[in-house]
Amino acid sequence: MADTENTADRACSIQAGLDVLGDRWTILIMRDAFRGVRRFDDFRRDLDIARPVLTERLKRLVVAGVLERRLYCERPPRYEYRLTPMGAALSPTLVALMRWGDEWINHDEPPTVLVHEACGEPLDQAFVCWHCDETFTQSAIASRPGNTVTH
Amino acid sequence: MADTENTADRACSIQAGLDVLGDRWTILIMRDAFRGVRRFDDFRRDLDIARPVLTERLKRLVVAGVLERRLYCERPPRYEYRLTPMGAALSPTLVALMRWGDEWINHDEPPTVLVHEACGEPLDQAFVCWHCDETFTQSAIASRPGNTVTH
DNA sequence: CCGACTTGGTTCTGATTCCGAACTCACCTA
DNA sequence: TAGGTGAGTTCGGAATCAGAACCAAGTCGG
Repeated sequence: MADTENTADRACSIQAGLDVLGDRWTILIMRDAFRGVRRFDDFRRDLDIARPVLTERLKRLVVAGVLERRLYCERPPRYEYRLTPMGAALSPTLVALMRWGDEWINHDEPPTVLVHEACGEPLDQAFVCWHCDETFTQSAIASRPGNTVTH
Repeated sequence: MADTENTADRACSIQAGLDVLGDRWTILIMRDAFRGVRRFDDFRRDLDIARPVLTERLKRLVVAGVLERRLYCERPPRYEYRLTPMGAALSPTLVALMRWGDEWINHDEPPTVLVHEACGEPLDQAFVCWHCDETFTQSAIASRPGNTVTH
């Protein structure tokens, strides 16, 4: 394996991220988790997903470390799936995807609007440079290799 | 269809977004497009994807409106696939995913680092409220239904 | 003018993978 | 003890995938 070094191998955490999130169901499960869904059957009902598929996806998410399987009731044994810090860190990704759908697909009637809790106004998402203390858009992004440095 | 109204139907542009981005290959194709890949064979070589699959994915992306198929050479006829504005708008989503992978999976050696072009320092991504002129994190996000208002 | 090469595909054929229906099992409630 | 619920597992059919071969239009080298 890895006989040809292509861009895909070389330089991408997107690849790595997709190894975890991979398919459609997984992303929808994570979305539900952000909404507060925790129990097997709630996921199942909400997503209308087949049980074996849900079982397998939850297992993978737990192994990957984005969900935690936790016993919340001894007798009968009942488990819930909670976001780990690693899972919670996916928030910007899901928000970005949702906002994109709002803007480009459901433009007329965005089903849910995310707002700044403090004032209730719709929020935006931006790139920030703490060094310059400045927000900016994608046109001001550059990239550089990161694995050849520091140490 | 739509006999039971569950969360999935009710309120999610993530669902809508996934109808376009759907599977792993599609996201990787978009990533390559952001990197400047434009030609069929370059996608194919870079991703090591089977031709029929690439053909089908590119077609879907063009129909969805995120890529544009454009003749760039009359004789012989050659086409390139370019990001449309709708496609370019996916940038925050992919950046967020990549940064997540950098932080939680490739933590030791992030393969590529995105930086602020002006100063070369690594960038961050944040939520912004233009009303309050403030940046904040996910803990200050609330949501409200968006389709029941205005008109 | 002939054959080889390139780009950008399409068609066909197994091999995987996915998914839904049905079953299981432990426990609780009436 | 009959039925219900939460959390799975097993199994067969359907969709999807990858790979190889094929196609076509044009270009290049000799």
